[in-house]
Amino acid sequence: MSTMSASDLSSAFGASHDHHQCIDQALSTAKRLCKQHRARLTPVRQRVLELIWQSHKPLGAYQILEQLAREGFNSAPPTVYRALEFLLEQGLAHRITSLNAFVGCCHPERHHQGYFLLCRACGSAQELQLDALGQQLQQIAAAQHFRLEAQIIELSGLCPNCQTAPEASA
Amino acid sequence: MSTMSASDLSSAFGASHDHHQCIDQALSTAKRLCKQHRARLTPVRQRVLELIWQSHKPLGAYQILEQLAREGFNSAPPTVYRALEFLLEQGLAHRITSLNAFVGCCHPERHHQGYFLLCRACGSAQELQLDALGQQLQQIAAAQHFRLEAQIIELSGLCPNCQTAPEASA
DNA sequence: ATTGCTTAGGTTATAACATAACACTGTTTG
DNA sequence: CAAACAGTGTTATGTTATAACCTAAGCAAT
Repeated sequence: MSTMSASDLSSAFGASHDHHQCIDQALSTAKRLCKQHRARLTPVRQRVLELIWQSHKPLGAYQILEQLAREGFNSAPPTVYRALEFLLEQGLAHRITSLNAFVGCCHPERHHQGYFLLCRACGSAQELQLDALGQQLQQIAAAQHFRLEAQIIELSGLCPNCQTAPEASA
Repeated sequence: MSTMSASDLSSAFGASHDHHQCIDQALSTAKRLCKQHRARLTPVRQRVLELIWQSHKPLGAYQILEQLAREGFNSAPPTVYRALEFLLEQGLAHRITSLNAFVGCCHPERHHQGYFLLCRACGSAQELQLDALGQQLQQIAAAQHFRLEAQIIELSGLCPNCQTAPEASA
């Protein structure tokens, strides 16, 4: 166990951080990666990426849709789901299965599975960097002769803020 | 890592096992536990439990519903969802979030989180006993001052059978 | 047995999440 | 330019889950 550590530096739960910086950085990284991969970060796709980066709270497809509609984008469900599919493929976003929601990926450079702490009170998600865990799970699967392709690790409970101040809406 | 092992004896993927025995045992354990806990294993609830034990493949709520309908049970969605909720509360079933489906719990005596290997080809689910993993995750959460309440661990890929014979329907 | 409480189930409607299918447009490339 | 393809628009529908309100069944105390 001592081989593992949760080394995410910018905790979503800790002291509040400059979130605009989060978004800006995510966006410029996204642009760079898309250029590299000859993928087109079109207006809708970029806007959806911005929206899921507005906070560290995973956003449902229909919430995104609503916002797009307000902004005059076309907005039928396929629009959003297509954009999300693109972002997932490019590794720019993660899907949070247990919430049917989507969140920006903190480390899109590295291809990886997303591991999350999810606060049930304030709804925020913190992505964890747990490389050793991924390898452990690979080994567990291998021991069963199972070819592991994807991992869903979602840990839910109460974040530090919400243990004392329930339902905070940071 | 050597502290962990996947010790489930009756692999869902290994040599085929006597599945009737699975069901029978699950059912009698369920009856015993419900009696202990003064919970009522009513006909619908029991039947739903039997259905999700029919195979090691997680079953969707509407698949269950369909089967109940065929058998003359009342069957509107709430019927099934209530029964499933009961079974989950009693620890007799697990929900597989990534499949929106439900499966019988192999070890209802012990209160625990379900950890699963899910084959994307044949749809079967194997529950893993990974006590050490649960503790690790607790520690990871604790390091972030996060109060962990629930864990979703779903590992998907190809089971041993389906690596050679895709789409088997055991 | 009668009352009253509590749990379970019936019923209708609808909310929430996701995709199929097909048409149209714009971009790229030979 | 034409062909091929990627992206988007649009309509409709499929799939999963719950709200709300009502009825019935079990059960405990008198």
